[in-house]
Amino acid sequence: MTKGLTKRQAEVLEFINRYLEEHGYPPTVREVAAHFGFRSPRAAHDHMKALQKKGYLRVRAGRPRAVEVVRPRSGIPVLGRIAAGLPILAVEEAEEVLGLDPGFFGSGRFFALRVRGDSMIEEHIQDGDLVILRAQDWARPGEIVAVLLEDEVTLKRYVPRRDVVELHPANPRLEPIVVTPDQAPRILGVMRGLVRKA
Amino acid sequence: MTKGLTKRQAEVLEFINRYLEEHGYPPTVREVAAHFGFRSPRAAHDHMKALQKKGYLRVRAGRPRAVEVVRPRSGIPVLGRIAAGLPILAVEEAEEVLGLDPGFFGSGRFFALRVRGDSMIEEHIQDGDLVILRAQDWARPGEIVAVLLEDEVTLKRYVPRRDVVELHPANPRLEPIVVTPDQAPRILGVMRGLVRKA
DNA sequence: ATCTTTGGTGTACGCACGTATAGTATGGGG
DNA sequence: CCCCATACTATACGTGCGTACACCAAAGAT
Repeated sequence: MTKGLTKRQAEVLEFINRYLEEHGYPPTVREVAAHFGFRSPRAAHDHMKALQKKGYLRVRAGRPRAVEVVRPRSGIPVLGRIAAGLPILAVEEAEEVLGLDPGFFGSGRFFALRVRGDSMIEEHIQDGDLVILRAQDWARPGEIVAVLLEDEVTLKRYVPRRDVVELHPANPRLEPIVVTPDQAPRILGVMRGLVRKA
Repeated sequence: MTKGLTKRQAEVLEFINRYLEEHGYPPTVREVAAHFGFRSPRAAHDHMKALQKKGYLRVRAGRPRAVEVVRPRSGIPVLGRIAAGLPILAVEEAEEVLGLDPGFFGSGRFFALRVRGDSMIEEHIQDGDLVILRAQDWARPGEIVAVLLEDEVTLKRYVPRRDVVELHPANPRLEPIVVTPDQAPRILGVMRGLVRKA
């Protein structure tokens, strides 16, 4: 919940972000108040002041509609460290954010994963590439998925068989991983795109 | 020059865009006036009205700082049709714009090129990929460049030899193109990244 | 020769907007 | 227990801001 914010504050921040994306400019204090049904602009103003004090907004005093959202306008979070067995998928908490218009790869929540090694080289995914994935816990046969294997996130092709689930690397020198459905690793998302730098 | 706009109007539009990127919210009429040294807000207001009439801005009447830039906030133009021997590299004129934060791939002007065929498959660039290029008319040896060959844009590795320039595909089934420096095709840009969808 | 477009100056109106003052209610921590 | 943070209502002040009115000047186009 964007850490350190109250529920209301998070809601206000989210509204400002949505408004910004929709209109191209931020809302006024009174527009925020109107959206939440506040009968006094003071209520909205207080929340925005709190958000500023906590570092989420920068407001130019006295100037109408002069609200800058400091943290992410939007973007795709790059999968960072894995805390308590689960990786961080929220944009707000991500260490690195890919400045790419979400929605470009379709609808849904997305995250990115930096590829290490050449286990997917036959799919033309090379070391250092950022793979874009839609966050979901299921996959269709043949799709490339990010799965959680022993506290590590890896990219594999998802191949369900009659009794087992196979996870295929795209590299002739590597063997598929075979698991029974009950011990199947958790699917974090399916591949929807790729970004390569340099 | 963003087509159909006077020089001043283009300057105003560009300023608004820059201001927006810098602050996260649009400038007021008076801020525009101040930037250009206008002694009356009227001058700036007129230009913004003209820009609105021509479809480049959407302004909410009476509301301070409520200016929406209709055309590209920013982005990377996807190389479209080739007019009069030269492709369109301007964001403003591009048919398709990649909603990707420029600056992600470094500094400079960028454009994108949709790859057809698998002539660069050994570089793990496959059919349908969008290659991101920095616009420049020179290249270092070994860099992947977009060149203009007979009214068509193609991607090749740039290999200058003693007396000739070689353009290598990354596919063993295809032969390099060899040209003398004087008849060398025009370089449009060098590869800096790649975006793959689905 | 006149009209339109472009690019300005100067002044002024009126209201939308940020913000201040004052007050109510709730809930958690020392 | 009191105190502070949270979350509001109600009213009001001052002004930044969009915009209108009036006017000037140069450059094309008709």
